[in-house]
Amino acid sequence: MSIEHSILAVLSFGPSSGYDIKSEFEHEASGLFWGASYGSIYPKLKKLEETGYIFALEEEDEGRKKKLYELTKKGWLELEQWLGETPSYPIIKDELFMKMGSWHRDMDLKILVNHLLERKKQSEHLLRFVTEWPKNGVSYIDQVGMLAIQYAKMRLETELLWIDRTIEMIQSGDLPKAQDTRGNAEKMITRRRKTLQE
Amino acid sequence: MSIEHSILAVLSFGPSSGYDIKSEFEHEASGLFWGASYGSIYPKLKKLEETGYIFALEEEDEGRKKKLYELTKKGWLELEQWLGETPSYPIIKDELFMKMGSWHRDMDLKILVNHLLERKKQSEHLLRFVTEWPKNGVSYIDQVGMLAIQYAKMRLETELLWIDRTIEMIQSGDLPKAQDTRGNAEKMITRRRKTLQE
DNA sequence: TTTTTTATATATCATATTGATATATCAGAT
DNA sequence: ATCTGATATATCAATATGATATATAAAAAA
Repeated sequence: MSIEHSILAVLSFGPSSGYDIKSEFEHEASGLFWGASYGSIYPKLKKLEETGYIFALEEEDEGRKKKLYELTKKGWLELEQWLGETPSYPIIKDELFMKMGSWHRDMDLKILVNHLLERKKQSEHLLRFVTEWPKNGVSYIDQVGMLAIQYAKMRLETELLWIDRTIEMIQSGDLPKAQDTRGNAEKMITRRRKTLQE
Repeated sequence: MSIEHSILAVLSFGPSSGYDIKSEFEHEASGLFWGASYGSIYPKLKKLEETGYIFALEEEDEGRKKKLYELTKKGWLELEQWLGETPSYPIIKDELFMKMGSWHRDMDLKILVNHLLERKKQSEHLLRFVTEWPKNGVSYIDQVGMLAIQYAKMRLETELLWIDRTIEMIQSGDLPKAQDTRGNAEKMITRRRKTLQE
């Protein structure tokens, strides 16, 4: 029931439509921590309305017509209930590290450096965004939310530091030792060569 | 086609069964970056075999019977092809930060401190695991993989540092200023109080 | 001014994925 | 001898994604 709760969380800041919620999740800073697709947002909104956690505002027909939802008392209580539960440990899907984990000895390191430079560009952009937060039209974020932003900054700065160091290490040929408790390195290289020559 | 590739990546280190692959993904260190369920692993193995990326070894009937798969030449080429493609930017689902983002002014900060302490415990455990890597029966990880491990360490150290600082800030009442470009704080508090008193 | 493009807005659906559960076997403990 | 827990595969309902369809308002271009 986590997408539901993140929808309640967005609505706690003020009336929003399904589209608004999606934008909020795509908002690069929120995207650092969360996300959901239209295909889940709209059905969930209906479900949350049926259960009485939220209600739709009468649409004032000024400009574009959209359906704004707001939290009910029940919705607020549910949100606060959820906030009190111990958060589950984060789930991360990171292709860069997955790829690095299966980078074999004689594969081209220039390609890896390109991946790292690309990642650097993206993370720098995100860091700039997070740092210049108030300029980005975000109307309101409370003190505790700011603590989360501080973490996002630190994390990105650490990542950028690691990228620079790593590129240097690769280019100077100063790589860390492989962990090879059972002398598998040689076996693996020959196995791979053999397969590729078949 | 990303789960498929991460399966190929695991197989590149040696013959594995579906169960082995799942264990590898659950292996706390791999779990830092990736994961997949049995419900996707076994069907994908079948599919990969049909397509000719992997093949099943004749099961030697010593001890427990399991089906070990290995990469074909086509599988190796596909893996290397994938490794060369620019990795997509990481997707993170982090309930702690989602919750912090919707922590409202008058909610109990002691609960938040508990969340942070719980997170600290888990991240310390993971850091210990990553640091003591070679002791954990991992047979082989190559140089580039070690660079990824170094990043995992730095990230966790940064997180722990942030947690300590953050708890201190909360307990000393020294919280950062809210971002409130349109004076929404007051409006939000009264709106919430009103709803909860209905 | 008219046309085109882009952003807003909701909805749907095939496909992918999870999480849970079922089933069975083997190794080690009681 | 029996029980428990780890190994191993498989399946499936429920959930979620990603893509696409549709429509309108606003902005830009012609």
